[in-house]
Amino acid sequence: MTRRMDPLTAEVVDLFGTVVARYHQEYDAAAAVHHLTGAQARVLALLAPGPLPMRRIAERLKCEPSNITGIVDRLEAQGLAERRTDPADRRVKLAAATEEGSVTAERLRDSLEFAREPLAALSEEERGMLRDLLARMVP
Amino acid sequence: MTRRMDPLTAEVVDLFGTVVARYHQEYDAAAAVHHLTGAQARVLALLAPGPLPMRRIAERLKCEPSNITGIVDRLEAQGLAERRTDPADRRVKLAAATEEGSVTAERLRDSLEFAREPLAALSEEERGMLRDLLARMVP
DNA sequence: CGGTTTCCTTGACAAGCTGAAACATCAAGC
DNA sequence: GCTTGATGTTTCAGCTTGTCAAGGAAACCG
Repeated sequence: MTRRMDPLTAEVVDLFGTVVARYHQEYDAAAAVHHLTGAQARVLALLAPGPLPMRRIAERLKCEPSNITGIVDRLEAQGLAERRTDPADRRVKLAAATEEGSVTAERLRDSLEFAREPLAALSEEERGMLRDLLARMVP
Repeated sequence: MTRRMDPLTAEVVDLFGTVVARYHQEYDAAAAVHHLTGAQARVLALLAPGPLPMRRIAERLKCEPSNITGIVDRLEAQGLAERRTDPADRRVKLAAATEEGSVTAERLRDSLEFAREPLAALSEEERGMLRDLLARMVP
C-alpha cells in the first residue's frame, strides 16, 4: 500500500522539516526578546509597510478575521499598534503600527536575519543558488 | 541604528519565511485528513521508529514534558498510541504507536511528501543541489 | 426605502504551551 | 536499611492561538 517515493525527494522533505522547525524556534525566540509571541510578531511585521484592514491581515495569515481581533488587541495593549477607522469605508478598521511599533518591527526583522545568518553558513554564490531554487518553489 | 544587511541574505530569509508558512499549512492539512492536529502528527511521526519516553519527545519537540502529556492523551484516545511503563525504570512512560498508529504515521508521511512534491517543481539535479545546500545549513 | 452583503467583534470552546506543585520511583551515601 | 536528593510524569491554572456561530454597524443595490 506504500506509495513508491524517490529517496532524493524524501530527503529534501525531511531536511525542510528540520529547517522549518529551526526557523520557527528562532522566530519565536526573536519575538520573545521584544515581549511578543510569534503570531503578534507576524502581524506587526505585516503592518510595517503600512496600515492594513483586519480582513487583509487574516487573508495574509490564512486564518479567520476573528482571530486577528485578539492579536491586534494585544499589540494595542502594548502600544505597538492602533486601530483607525477607514474614512473611505467606516465598516473597516485599519490596523497600523505606532511609532514604537515600527521601531520594534524593524529591530525584529534585523534580529531575525541576524539569527538566521549562521544558519546560512553558505557562500555568497551558494546563497544565490538557494535563493533561485526557493524562488522557483513559491509561484 | 539599522544594521547593514546584505540584500541577498534578506531575500533568502524572506523566501524561507514564505516556504515555511507554506510547509506548515500543508503539514496541518495533511494531518487534518487523518483527524490529527499538527502537533499530534509530529508526535506520532516521532513514535514511528519506536517507543520513546515522554521526556525524549519533549526534547525533540523542544517543549515542556507537561505539554506532551496532553498530546499523547489525545493520540491515545484515538487509539493511535499507548503508554507502556518502562520495565527498566518504572518512573518513565514509553509512548508507543499502536498498529493503527503506525499505519497512520506512514500514510501521513506519504501524503506529506506527495503534498510537498508540487512545491518541488524542480529537476532531479536541482533537488540534489537543494538537498546539499539545506544539509549544509543543519549541522 | 428595504434587503443583502461585507466588515468587525463577541462569546463559547478546543488545542498548544508554560510554569509550579504533587507524586512515584530511582540512586547514592551514611 | 533509611534518608536525601534527583528524575519522570502528571495535574492544574493561566495565557495565546485558532475555529465557528451569532450579532451589530455600515455600505450597496434594486
